Amino acid sequence: MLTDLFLAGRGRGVISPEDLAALDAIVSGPHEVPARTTLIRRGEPVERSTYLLDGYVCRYMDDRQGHRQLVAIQVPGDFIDLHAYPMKRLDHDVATLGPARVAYADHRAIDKLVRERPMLTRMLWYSTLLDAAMHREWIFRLGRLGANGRIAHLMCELDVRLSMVGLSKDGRFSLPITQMDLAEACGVTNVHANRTLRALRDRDLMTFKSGEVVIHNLKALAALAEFEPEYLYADWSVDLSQVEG
Amino acid sequence: MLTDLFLAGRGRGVISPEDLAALDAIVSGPHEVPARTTLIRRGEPVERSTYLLDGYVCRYMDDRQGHRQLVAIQVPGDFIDLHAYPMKRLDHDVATLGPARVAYADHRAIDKLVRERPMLTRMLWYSTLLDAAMHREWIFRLGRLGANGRIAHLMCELDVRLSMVGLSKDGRFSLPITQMDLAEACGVTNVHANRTLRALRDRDLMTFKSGEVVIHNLKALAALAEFEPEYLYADWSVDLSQVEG
DNA sequence: CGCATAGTTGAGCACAATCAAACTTTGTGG
DNA sequence: CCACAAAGTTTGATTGTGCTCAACTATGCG
Repeated sequence: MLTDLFLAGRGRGVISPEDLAALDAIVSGPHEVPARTTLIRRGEPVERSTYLLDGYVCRYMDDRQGHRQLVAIQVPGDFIDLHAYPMKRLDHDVATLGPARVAYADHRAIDKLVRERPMLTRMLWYSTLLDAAMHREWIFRLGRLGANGRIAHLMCELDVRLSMVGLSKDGRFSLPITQMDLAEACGVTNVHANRTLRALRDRDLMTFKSGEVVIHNLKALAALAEFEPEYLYADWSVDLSQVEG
Repeated sequence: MLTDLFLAGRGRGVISPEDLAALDAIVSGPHEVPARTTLIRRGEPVERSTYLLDGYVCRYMDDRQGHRQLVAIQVPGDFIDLHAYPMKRLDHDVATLGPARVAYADHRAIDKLVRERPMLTRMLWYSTLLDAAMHREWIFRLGRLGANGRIAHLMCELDVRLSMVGLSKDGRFSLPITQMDLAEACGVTNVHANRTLRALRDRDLMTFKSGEVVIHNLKALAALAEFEPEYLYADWSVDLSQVEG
């Protein structure tokens, strides 16, 4: 099914097979989207929502000088802009980072699910609130951590999230973004992101090179990041012992 | 009604009178809560949600040294922790700033609304996504603005939100918090928040003194803050001309 | 090969943190 | 109403983190 990864590791298990089938029935895809492509521009009316099958998508806002601030990075299994369903328009832009594969769900079809399937509705609602929880952690990251901690924290988050959908193994995952993207997610300049990455590499914590992340010492990285994964609401069965140790 | 301010100026109009009555019927209050009181601690199971009638409530997370980072400030009319309904526990703490009056809605009662009232459900969902939209803007604030802009931006946001519930008039509103609270919301030290407030006062932009905010030059303040109020999803009828001019 | 994009390094500067101390306001009990 | 304590605000001096600007190197692609 297209939606096989939806809420994987995060409460998917409580959704009934009928509800899962109903959800899968309303998404159409896959559709290929090239790298660096804008999917949705802020303010435009939105009548469908986008489910990410493969690749990475970011949500961002521009400041007055045109500098981007990423506010979210979406990974496969995420309903990127399901919040557009109740809101009808978005307050930010959405774009692919690398090449991606997506599927679409019309809001009219979601209306039907909401009318007929309260439990599924609750889980769709829940999935949008997971994004909000990550937003809050990003606020913490920017408000309380220095550059080292910010980058370390983002990498810890991505490691856990990608693990839940089977895309990170032993602290290794693909992340086809530039240092500039990383800087824009962490509220630092690309120059400083570069120096920070070198510092993390020199301390044998992690490496980020040509779109590949290797975490060498997750425990130390998580300590530096003050990373506590509860906000990701992983199922108890998901192994976080490496981080929490 | 207790819930008279719910979504005031932000789509309340599309909720039917029956739905409004049904919502009002499940909240019980008012309950008085003293200043500086913890309402919910992170991780604890939550079985009811809290609606703010009067006063200010903050949501926050602590770093390893015990320093707080505020991730949200709630104003009257906000359903503070409605996101706990789908999530069942919170990833952050919730506490009053000044003294507050609240009402409670049991999650079992919300279950019933969700089963019977799809349109109201959608609006409840929507209200939690307004919080997410504000979170995103806070990320932008911390990631892209300096101390001046951060404080200016927060004040602009509060002015608009309080205007929607009738608590800000002509750029004047009560904000019974300390400079320390303000600093914790903006990711700066209290010392620097103090210096920044003086700078804003010296430039005749705004004054914050003994819990009272007076905005002297909203246009210039909003410009400094790069404040664009669309993310607050105000009804078209709400007057934002002072800001957008 | 030539160009464009991304990454790397250095020097100087600016903003904000830290530390420390004085001062002011607020609230309380005598 | 005053004395006192506690909390909050203000100021100064110093340090440090991260930004700016600029040059240079790698990498990949037509």
